[in-house]
Amino acid sequence: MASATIRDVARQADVSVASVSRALNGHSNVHPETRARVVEAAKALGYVPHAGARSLSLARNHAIGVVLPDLHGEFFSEIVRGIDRETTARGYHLLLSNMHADAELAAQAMRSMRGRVDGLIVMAPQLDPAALNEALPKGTPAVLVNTSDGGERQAMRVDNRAGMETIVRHLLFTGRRSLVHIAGPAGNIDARERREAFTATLAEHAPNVPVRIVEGNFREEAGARATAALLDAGEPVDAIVAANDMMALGAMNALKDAGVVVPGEVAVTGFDDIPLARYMGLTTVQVRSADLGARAVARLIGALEGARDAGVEFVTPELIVRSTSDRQSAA
Amino acid sequence: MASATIRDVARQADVSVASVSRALNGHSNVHPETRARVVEAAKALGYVPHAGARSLSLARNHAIGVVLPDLHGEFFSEIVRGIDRETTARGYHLLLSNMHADAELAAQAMRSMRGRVDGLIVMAPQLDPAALNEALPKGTPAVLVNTSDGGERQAMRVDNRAGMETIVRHLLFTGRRSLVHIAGPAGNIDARERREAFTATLAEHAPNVPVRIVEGNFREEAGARATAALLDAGEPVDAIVAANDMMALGAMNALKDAGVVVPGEVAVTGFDDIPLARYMGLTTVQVRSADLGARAVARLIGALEGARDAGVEFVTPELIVRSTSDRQSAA
DNA sequence: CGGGTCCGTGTAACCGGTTACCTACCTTGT
DNA sequence: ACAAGGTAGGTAACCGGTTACACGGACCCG
Repeated sequence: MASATIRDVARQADVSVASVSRALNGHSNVHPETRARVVEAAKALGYVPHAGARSLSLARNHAIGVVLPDLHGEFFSEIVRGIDRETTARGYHLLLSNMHADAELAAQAMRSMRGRVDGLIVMAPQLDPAALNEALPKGTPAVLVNTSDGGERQAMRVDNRAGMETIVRHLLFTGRRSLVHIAGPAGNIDARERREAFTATLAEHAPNVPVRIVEGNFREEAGARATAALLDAGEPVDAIVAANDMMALGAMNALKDAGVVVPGEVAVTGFDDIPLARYMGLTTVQVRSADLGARAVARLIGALEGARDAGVEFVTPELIVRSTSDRQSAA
Repeated sequence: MASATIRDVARQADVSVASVSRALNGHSNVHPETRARVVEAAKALGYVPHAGARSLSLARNHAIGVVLPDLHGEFFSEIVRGIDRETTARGYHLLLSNMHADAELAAQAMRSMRGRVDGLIVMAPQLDPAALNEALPKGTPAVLVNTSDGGERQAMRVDNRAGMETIVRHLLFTGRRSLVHIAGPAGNIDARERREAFTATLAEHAPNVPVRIVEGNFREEAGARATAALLDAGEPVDAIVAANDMMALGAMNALKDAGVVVPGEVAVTGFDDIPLARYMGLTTVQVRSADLGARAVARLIGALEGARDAGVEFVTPELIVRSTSDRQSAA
């Protein structure tokens, strides 16, 4: 019942295990006839090499691990899609580890991958650099994605400042003067940078527009709640600048419920360009998330195979104007 | 530089490797003081057990593999999300293997997981049972999801007939009389069942309504193209019954482009209830995809841990009426 | 014809854990 | 005082591969 091992094949083909290994791995110093006998024996027994044993002796897994906080939400799904695409293309396996709220759990997850993977891709936007460096296994190469980096490590980051600046300037250019930013969760690096860029861009390009920010957490309900609260308070608003697309969608729902016309009375913008955004006509900045993931894999595997390559690589998002903000009516 | 091994820990604590193993795995016959010395030594060296070596000697990986045809599309994303949730909750690891168009590649992928995983979850709706049984590794337990099964295997299936029947009856009940089905790709088991159920339901409940079917492939563009072609041909249509949500969305776009009012002139329905469907107000049947994946994992791990459990388990989808079909105006 | 090469193959050590089995010692009962 | 039983811990085999090294035979050369 148990699967055939290399020794079974050796016995069947009447050679040693060494020859079987050499024959099946395409080494050159095997007599053609011997190789044929081995191949035939392997086929007859339905032999499949045991990847675990192979990894142990080669000290190489041909697998990479992905640690991420939450598979929920299209943003992470997209990144994982890109990671998967590139991993498969390069003949590696992908080990997924998900939902690690706090640093201790994340460390746990990363440790449990030792001996299973050759390298890690870590997404932990909510972890501070110290905790992260503590948690990262010493011997394992890692690429950080959207994560405050400890400096020297390989990392991929979204240029949040550039993205937010294009959004705010677009809104100002189309005549909006009462902008409100719905921020992401405190402690999240992307949220923090977007928030700072919102403030900075207004200060630079429209010093007379007040900086108004309400708190959110990247989830749809938060966008809806924050927007409803704004409307209830009767505050003047002509543009809602959400820190991500999901909150922007929540905002759109709240505005619709309140009978506010988008984009006529209020413009809405998001961040990320998740697939949903296209369907909902949401103006946003496009972060090519799948490419971000794919690029992280490419760099990681490059490093595994000996490339010298460190430091942060930024991807610059691009403004996508859709129907939740009008393109005309400059100030 | 290389990570510490159990022998390093043994030397450091001045005991044998057996005691280290016993101490760290919580066996009972270890003197408390010895255990303390071992734990301290392990911490001092930053020792992390090598999962690969552990798996080899235990013949147990605590990991399951997922083979699926295409991570693209929200339907599969949802299933993977559910799989991941349950896998993590039970303390297992998840190995992902994606995009296997033909039987040979799929077999390849499954083979390459031997020695890495304890069991498999296989989604291959496009494979015929013979090829599948050929490809499935002999020794490895597997749960099939939305896949023509070879009979005795564990499997999860969507009750496509029941789902399609509720949709067609809903449309008939709300007065539609010119239904067109946009079918999924030939060879896909779900597509075939939905198509057959469309035909059967009309034959049973509205024998005078002609059965009209156009070909599609589950992709958005196919839905759009098929719909545009129907409109161009000037055929009478008051309901488009797509075989999945993505094609329904394509149909909606084509209708909008043509200035046809939904649901006033034409109703549109989908199948799956992907997250997008809620945003787009699409009437569909809800397949709790995430739960489907989670349930598959639960059964697989159950079987790994000795449970006797075989055969097909169906999940019954539920009709969700939204704004692309009206709920009033019975015939 | 002896010595050096090259080729094909087998033997056994090794990767890093787990654990069956054995030993040494310490109790405990009679 | 001694046999029996229990406890703690060491030795080495094993999981299933890979590969350094050794070895024997064929071939070539001077």
